Parts: sequence; C-alpha cells; structure tokens
Amino acid sequence: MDIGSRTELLRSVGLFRGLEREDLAAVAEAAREQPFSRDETLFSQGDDATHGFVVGWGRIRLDKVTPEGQNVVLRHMGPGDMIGIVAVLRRIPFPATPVALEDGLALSWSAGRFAELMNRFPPIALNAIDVVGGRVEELQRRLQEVATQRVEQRIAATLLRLANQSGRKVEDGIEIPFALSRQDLAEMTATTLHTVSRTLSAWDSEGIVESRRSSHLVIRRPHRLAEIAEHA
Amino acid sequence: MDIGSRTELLRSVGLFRGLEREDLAAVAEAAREQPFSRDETLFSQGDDATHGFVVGWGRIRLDKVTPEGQNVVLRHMGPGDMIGIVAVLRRIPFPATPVALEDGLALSWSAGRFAELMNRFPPIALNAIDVVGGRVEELQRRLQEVATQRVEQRIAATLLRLANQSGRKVEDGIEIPFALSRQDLAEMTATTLHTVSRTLSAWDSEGIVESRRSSHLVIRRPHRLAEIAEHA
DNA sequence: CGTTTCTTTGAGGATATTCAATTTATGTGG
DNA sequence: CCACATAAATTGAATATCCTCAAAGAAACG
Repeated sequence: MDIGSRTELLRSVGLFRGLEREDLAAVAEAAREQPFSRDETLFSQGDDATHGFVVGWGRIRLDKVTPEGQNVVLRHMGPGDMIGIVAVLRRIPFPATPVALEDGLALSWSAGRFAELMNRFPPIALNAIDVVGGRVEELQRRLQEVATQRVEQRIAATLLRLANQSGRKVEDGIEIPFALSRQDLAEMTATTLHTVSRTLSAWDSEGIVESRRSSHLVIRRPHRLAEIAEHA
Repeated sequence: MDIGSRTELLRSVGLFRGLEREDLAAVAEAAREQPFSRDETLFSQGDDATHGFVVGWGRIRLDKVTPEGQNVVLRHMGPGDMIGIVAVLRRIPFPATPVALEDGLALSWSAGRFAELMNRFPPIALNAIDVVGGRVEELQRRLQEVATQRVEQRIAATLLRLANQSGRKVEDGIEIPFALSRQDLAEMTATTLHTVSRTLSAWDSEGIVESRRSSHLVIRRPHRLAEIAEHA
C-alpha cells in the first residue's frame, strides 16, 4: 500500500480531521501497516501499550475479560476507528483486547511517534478528545441501559445499534454484515447465550428477525424492534 | 477569592498539570467563580454547554436520567474534578446533571475562553485526554461489574470505591463523609432501594457497616466487604 | 462421516423486583 | 418544644425475570 493510498484512508479518520493533505501524508508515512486475519488479536489486555492503531479495513470486536474469565464486549469497531491510542497516551497497559471479526488491515504508530505527531499537529489532540468523549457517552448510555432496561429491550437496542453502525439494506430488511453468535450478543447485552437464543427464536417466529447459523442476521421489522427497545 | 488563591487551587487540578505558575495564574484570572449550595445543580442535562467547570470545594453527584425518569448516578466528583468540559469541547448539550451534595464553589470558563486557553497552553489538551481516558476506564469497569456481578457484590464494590475516593479514617472504620441514601446507592449499583436496604441491614447486623439515617455510613470491616465484592 | 462447535429448548430454581404496610427519622409551624 | 406532616428506611409476601443445569438437535469442519 503506497503513501497516497494511506493518505486517502486517513482522510476519513476522525482523529486526523482538519489536517492538510500534506500533513496527512506525513502522518501516513510515519505509519506501519499491520494486516490481521479473522480471530486474530491486535494485542492483548494487559500488554504494554507500545503502539496505537487505526483500522483501515475490517471489523474488530473489543473484549474485556474479568479476572474470573467472563467476557464483556465493549464495542465494535470498523474503518477509521482508533484503537489503543488512549492507552498509549496515558502510558497504561491496554485495558481490553481487540479481536478481528474478519481479515483486515490496521495502521500503527509507536508511542514516541505518536507523541511527535500530536506535538506537530495540534488538531490531533482536540480530535482525540472528541473521539474519546464520544466513547464516554456511548458507555454512559450502555450503563444506563443495563441499569434500567430488561434483557429483551437491551437485545433489541443492541441489534438496532449494530444495524445503524454497520447495517446493509437487503431485500427483506437490514443485514448485520458479520458473524454474530448468541454468545457474542450475550456478552454485548449482559445476559446469557440461552436467553439470547430464546429471544431470537421468538422474534424469528414473529418475523421480526431472521437468524440462522450460517447466514448473517437480518432485521426484517426494525420498527417493531424499536418498539420493543423503547417500551417493551 | 483572589487570583493567588485560585491559582493555588488550580495547581492540583489534573487538567492543568504541567503548566507554569504564571500560566496557571492566567487560567485562574480567566475563570469565573460560581458558588453552589446543597441540592443545587450546576446545570441540567440537555442544556447548552456554554461553560465548563472545575470543582474548587464541595462534593457533586453526576446524574443521568432516562426519558422515562429513571435516574442513574454516573459518578461522584470533588475538588479538582472537571465537569462539563468535554461537552463544551464537543459542542454538544450537557449529557448529565451535576447535583451538589454540599455547599461548595466551582470555577467556570466560557466555551470561547476555554478554546483560547487550550490553544495557548497545549498541555491542557493532553491532560484532558488523560482525564477523559480515565473516565472511559471507570465506565468500562462499571459496565463489566453490572454485567457480571450480583447486586451484593456491586454494593460492596461501590462502598469500597467511595471509601477510596473520599473516605475518612475514623475510630471504628472508614467513614463516607457525605449523605448517602438507599436510593442513591441503588442508582449507583443498578438495583432498587429495597434491595440496598435489605443488604445494608444484614451487613449492619454482622457488624460490617454502620448505617443509620442521621449519621454518615461507616465501613467497619473493609476487608470483609472486599471479600464480598470479590467472591460473594 | 465422525467430531466439534453452536444452538435450541425444557425444567427447576435463584436472585432480585414489585407491591404493600409499617416504622423511624426529619423538618415545620404552632 | 411539641404535634403534625413529610420523607426515608425497613420488612414481609408474592411474583417476575432471568439464570443454571441438562440434554438433545443442527450446522460446520476436517
């Protein structure tokens, strides 16, 4: 991948918004390419934060495991999202593990390189605050959700969120274009795979979603799902 | 309050770490003082973020209410904590409401003033990332907690956290030095005041805590509480 | 085509909520 | 300072929600 293509990629990355083309090129040049394949991890929770990443292509799931081994999915990420950069700046170990849901490519910068770039291009720091602020809001919303809503509502809200972030319109609804197991959904909604399975089975019967193991999940009646998410 | 005192105050504020004394004085001079009394709100969720704040003295509880009126306590704040600054920088309405738990004083800066200061003193932006990054971590931890632990464990963990943040050693344990109703604790731990009441009653009988309505809560056996939080 | 992984479904049970009533504190106006 | 009104806390009983345990079925994989 040449510098021109990298620069093009970085143009749509929130973290580098407001940088001139030539500045972006400098940032692009300082990057290292890191391809990844499905089920691979970019790094592991607890590792030293030596590098920060930005996703080029491919989807990634961010996992956080408890000392007892229970997993919670913190968020899903795709092209343009930054990964691990806050840990780099705070000089703390990575607090979570990014797992690739499909093959892809990330760009990375060493901690030192990153510091240089931020120093040279002040907008980066402001953009970083914006991005991290967005994550705070997202987490606050999820916390509120887990604290005040029932499982069915949370599953509905989660599916709608995934659809909003990554959904593709298909003939009979909105498709969530990556593998999504019952276990995954359970870890996103703070419940068990059993409850997710029961819920999706019911929704399948009612024609609200279509969810078989082989194919991607399709939301057939988003409006109904929104109703469930809101009132129950 | 004169500029000297304000400057002194700002010396211990994470957001302004690394600034020279004269820079701090400039920041202090640009601030407006905003006293507040118990139960007052600095602003309300949904308000336009015209000003950012830093707590001088006094404790504040940050609330977020759902459209249905259910409240979730996002965090407690005290001297040196910043409030609403991310919303100011992101140009979005305040996402939560800070309620004073006791009389106190905040310093505030207008959005425009803040932008100036960040421009003039680059360390502020980096510090902000650090602070906001810390909040992300805190929220991730709480999300994990709600997702994987039972109510009793969460209440125990919450009390220990409050003790760590604000606790005072007293003769027979650690005191949490502000009013803390069952309802408050319920909103912090994603449960109901009834369950909190039952739990504290039980702990009181076992001599783990001392919790009467008039006086502040005292943790008498922190170690036991830690056991409950960890294993249950 | 056997093995592994994921999913479904049932039955039983634990945890925590809801509903309801009472007790205890706090605050207020006489 | 007391009597009343208000707010907070306690506790019991009934119930809902969701989890755990268990087993079987279906799909993917080599």
